[in-house]
Amino acid sequence: MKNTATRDKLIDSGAQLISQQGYNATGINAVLKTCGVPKGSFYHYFSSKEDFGLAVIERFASSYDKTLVALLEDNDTPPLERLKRYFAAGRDHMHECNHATGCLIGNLGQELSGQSDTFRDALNLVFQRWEQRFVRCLQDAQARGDIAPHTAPEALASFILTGWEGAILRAKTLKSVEPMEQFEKILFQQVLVPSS
Amino acid sequence: MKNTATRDKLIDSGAQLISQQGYNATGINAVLKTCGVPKGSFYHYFSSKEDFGLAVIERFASSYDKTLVALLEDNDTPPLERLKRYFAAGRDHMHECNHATGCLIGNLGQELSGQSDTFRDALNLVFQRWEQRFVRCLQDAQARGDIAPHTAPEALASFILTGWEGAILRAKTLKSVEPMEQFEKILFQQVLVPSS
DNA sequence: CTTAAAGTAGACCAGTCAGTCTATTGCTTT
DNA sequence: AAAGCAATAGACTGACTGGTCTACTTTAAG
Repeated sequence: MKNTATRDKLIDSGAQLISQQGYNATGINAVLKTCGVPKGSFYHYFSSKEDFGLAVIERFASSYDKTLVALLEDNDTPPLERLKRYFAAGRDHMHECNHATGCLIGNLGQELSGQSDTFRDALNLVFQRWEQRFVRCLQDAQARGDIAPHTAPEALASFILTGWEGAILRAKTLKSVEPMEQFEKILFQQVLVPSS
Repeated sequence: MKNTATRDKLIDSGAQLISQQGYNATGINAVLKTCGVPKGSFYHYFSSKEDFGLAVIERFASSYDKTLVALLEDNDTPPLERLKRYFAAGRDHMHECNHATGCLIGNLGQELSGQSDTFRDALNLVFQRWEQRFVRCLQDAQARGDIAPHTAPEALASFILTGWEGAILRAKTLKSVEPMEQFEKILFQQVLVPSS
């Protein structure tokens, strides 16, 4: 397994199609067609569709983690400002995909976590890593006194991730980023404040 | 179309299976098998699978709306207490379904709103009706001075629905209601408060 | 008693699904 | 040059998909 170009093409096409249509609605043949790879190659690199799906998740997560680090651990920017940039990036992405795609991990979490424990575990791990990035950013904010110290950063991180994923879902059905803006506004007005 | 018993059986089985597995993963034959109805009857009552799916949504929404009214418009109970009961009911349901089902409308919103505008519109309408129920409850709370008057109830309702749907999603992938509890806790500690 | 419609019943259709199989190509190592 | 493996290539399989079709039974109306 030296040549990874074909494997990469498969994963890229798969990520795109699965983002748009979901896992179950995306057939292997459709993936092959969009990237012009024969079926023999697919089953050379992946043992099954599930194996392929997990690879798509893994790739997306590790790629997304890089942008997350760049946004949330940029020490030249105040922590709350970093969070705002993260939210703005999410809104931009929502516009770019015409409010259709949203968050791949969130989509698959909704679709597959009741269907397969393997997928559920993989997706859960990604969520937990994201939460950890938030925790660190919130710790910085507490250290600077930008937000009150009385709520654990872990609790806040869970609250933020949870609310943001919900806002993405709502934005998809509404075809508007308004719920995302609404969430952010109240979050910074009432939750991420110096003191209560 | 006088005899609705068969139609009802189909919708009930469909709702159950779609809740568990999603729309795309639920075949018509599987629905027929679980309620022992032949295919001829199915296409007698529904013109297509999409038609059937919309009927399932409609039925679920109108049935769920009744429990929503009972919880959120119970004038013998303080408005914030009504909300707490609503959240508690959601957590109970999550336990009952072994953290696998969650919210049918949320599931379908995630799975189908990028796939079909018909479904998206139908689901969006349901969400908006729910939001309206929250708005009324929050108005009551503001009138009593239980929460600050400076934030529009519509904005708060959107925030709550959004966050709750996200918490359900997170609870599914985590197989624990902890994110739901976390969301509720911070919501009542920081957002739904008399004054800021 | 007749007749039409509502509803039941399931065999059947073309198309698609994930996955298998065999054959062939291209590269690398000896 | 020969052997051996990685990778390409796509025809093919059985199971299953949503949907159609015809035949039959029940119910209600005139």
